[in-house]
Amino acid sequence: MTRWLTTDEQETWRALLDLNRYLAEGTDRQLQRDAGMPIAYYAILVTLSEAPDRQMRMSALAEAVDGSQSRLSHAVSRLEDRGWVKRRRCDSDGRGWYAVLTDAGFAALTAAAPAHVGYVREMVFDTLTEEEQHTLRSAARRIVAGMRAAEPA
Amino acid sequence: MTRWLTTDEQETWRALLDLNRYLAEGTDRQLQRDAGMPIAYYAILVTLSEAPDRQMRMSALAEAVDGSQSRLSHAVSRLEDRGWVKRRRCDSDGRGWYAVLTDAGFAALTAAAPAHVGYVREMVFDTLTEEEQHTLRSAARRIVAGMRAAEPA
DNA sequence: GGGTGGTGCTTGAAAGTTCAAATATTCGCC
DNA sequence: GGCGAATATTTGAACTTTCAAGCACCACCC
Repeated sequence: MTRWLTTDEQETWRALLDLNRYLAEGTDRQLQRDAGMPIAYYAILVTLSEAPDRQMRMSALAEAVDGSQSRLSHAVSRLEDRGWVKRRRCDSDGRGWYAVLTDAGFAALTAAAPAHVGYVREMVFDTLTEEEQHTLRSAARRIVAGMRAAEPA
Repeated sequence: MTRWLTTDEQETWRALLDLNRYLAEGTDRQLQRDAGMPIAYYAILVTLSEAPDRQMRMSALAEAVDGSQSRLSHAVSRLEDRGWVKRRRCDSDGRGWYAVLTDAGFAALTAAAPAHVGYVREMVFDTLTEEEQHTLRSAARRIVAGMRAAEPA
């Protein structure tokens, strides 16, 4: 019944899991060390910094950044504690909230970015040919699209 | 100073982060739903099941499965609570311990595997050409090798 | 205009992870 | 043969994530 993986596929799967793990842990450790924030916070700051007026509805931010409302809500609470983000009520819909990047938050992002980008460049892009990079990208996108279609959460 | 990412590279990086996230969350959710265990536990059971006598030193298991001794120690404690793994002292080195897969643990693994493999096959391998798969694998391995070299923790 | 259901977001508790410090045992050395 | 350094593993506290309620507000409908 079950269509098991071939040895070949198993090795690819293992390589992908390893990539996953190293990427996640390496970038997280780097940011924690150099900027004192986990990568989840960094992603929030980046996303907000690119948004118009540096603000976004909580739900849109959750979608852009990780997909879980609850996780985002907790994270924004802690970013508020640090003074990097503020919440602001939405005028047109009383249920909604905006997360707004503060100047301090923007400054923290500006301080963190160079080391982070340097790390990513060194670890990922310096070791890939351009062709590999593009293959990787299209394969990754196709897999993600399939998973989104399967679980439209 | 900082060698920023090109737009092209930024898009690849975003795609990789998304892949990372969806793969981790999707597989975790699937296993949690179908087998009541997080993927970290599954990886431990798989690794033990492939080891001689279905047992391994804690440190070797940590290296094979995730890299953190402490995380493994906590995880094995919970697997012991479920009766899926047992600890056994190492005769030749009193500091060392073996993690041993129990029959119940093997049974849990056997029950969980088909749905998990089916999910992986459907989400990942059914959408990749053989060439993409191989490109992905070698790129992933090269990146991981570079990261291991940089941080030999 | 007051239920009824749905949407946007938060909260609290449980589970998992991380980091640093603690414990226990071996090894080398004098 | 006993002292100090190194190794294998665990522990506890702090933090993050997840899951399942919960609260607040909108919108529809009679």
